[in-house]
Amino acid sequence: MSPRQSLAGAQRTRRKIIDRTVALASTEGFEAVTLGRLAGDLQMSKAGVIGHFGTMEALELEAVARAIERFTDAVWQPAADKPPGRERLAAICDHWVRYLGSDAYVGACLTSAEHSPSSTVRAAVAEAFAGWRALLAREAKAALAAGDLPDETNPGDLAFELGAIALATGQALRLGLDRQAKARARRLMRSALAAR
Amino acid sequence: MSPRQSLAGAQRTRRKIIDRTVALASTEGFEAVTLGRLAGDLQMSKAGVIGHFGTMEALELEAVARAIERFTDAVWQPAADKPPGRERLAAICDHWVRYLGSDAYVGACLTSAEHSPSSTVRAAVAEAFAGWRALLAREAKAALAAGDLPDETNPGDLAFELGAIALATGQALRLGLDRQAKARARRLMRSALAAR
DNA sequence: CCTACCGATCGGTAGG
DNA sequence: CCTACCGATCGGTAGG
Repeated sequence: MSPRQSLAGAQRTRRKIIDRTVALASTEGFEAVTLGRLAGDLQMSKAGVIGHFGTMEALELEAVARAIERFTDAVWQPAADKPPGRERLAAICDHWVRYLGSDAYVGACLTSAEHSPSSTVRAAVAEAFAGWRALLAREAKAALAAGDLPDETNPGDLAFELGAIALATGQALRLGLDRQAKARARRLMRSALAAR
Repeated sequence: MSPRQSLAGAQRTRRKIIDRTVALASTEGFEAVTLGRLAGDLQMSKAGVIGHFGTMEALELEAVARAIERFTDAVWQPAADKPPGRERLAAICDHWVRYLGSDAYVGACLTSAEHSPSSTVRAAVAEAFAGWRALLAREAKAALAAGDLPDETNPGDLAFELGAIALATGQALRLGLDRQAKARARRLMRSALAAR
């Protein structure tokens, strides 16, 4: 570890810092992410950590972006090749529930960032949730047009409901509220996608 | 304001501190609640504030209890006189959605406490959510026994779903995600209580 | 990437 | 209930 690293080396370090931030924020919330804590975990000086980002707010923003990327990779990507509509929606729900229970789950990172003192961070989180909900609503609309959902289905409501189930499942798993949470999520999502 | 107040005066002060904590935690999260901030807001010394509780953790626990009390007063109490079952469940949902959009709403206080460094605080929050969900499940069971819900209804799933909708609605209102959130919540809760 | 340092603020205590 | 103070830690900077 030389004091002046190569560009590639610096980028590797940078990535390590972001990944550690996401991991910490996911289990303990962003309140637990401090310069001192990161430096200790990564065996670096505080200056070495913050030097890559300038401010903690900038690091937090990068961590939020990384968490969104992880979510997309785990939930959207595996379903993206399916035809739009009900089938893709079902695949999304399937991977979503799996993701919620996996070690890779970093959803708590985003829900904790909701309370960030930085309005920029809060806006990034809000946009992520809104964007994802919009995508779900588009899929619901496509499914509706294809006749795969009952005529009276409200695409926005359906998107809202799927998001609500996922949010509550994440909370239940984090707090240890309900060992059946994942099974409930699967049943409720399936039921939401079925006729009423 | 005498240095040594009467017992009644001290209790009034104590309550003011707790109420201010709940208010702060509801809008900015518990991370934003510090001794210095409370002292400034209440025009007291830090020692005067913390003296009533001993530690910040104890104050946080009282604030969580107070938030639960407020929720119960706003959502359960107005429905408590209804007969158990579907009618009471519907009344609860009605007041619940109203509460989510009201100034009195302190739900964010509880969701922010989920990430508390204190396991005691986290346990108190978990118990509150679990207890409320259990109450809802009991109501659903009563409604089912009375024939007010379809035979295939899973009371636990129904309770989970209602909680999920409320959680997502609170998030949407806080983050300004969806101006229709309250209307969606009403529709989705009503639909959950109807036949499938 | 480090050491050395900064002012500000944290929760909390002593003593009255 | 206050003043006065404590050690620890916060995010961040200077300089190399």
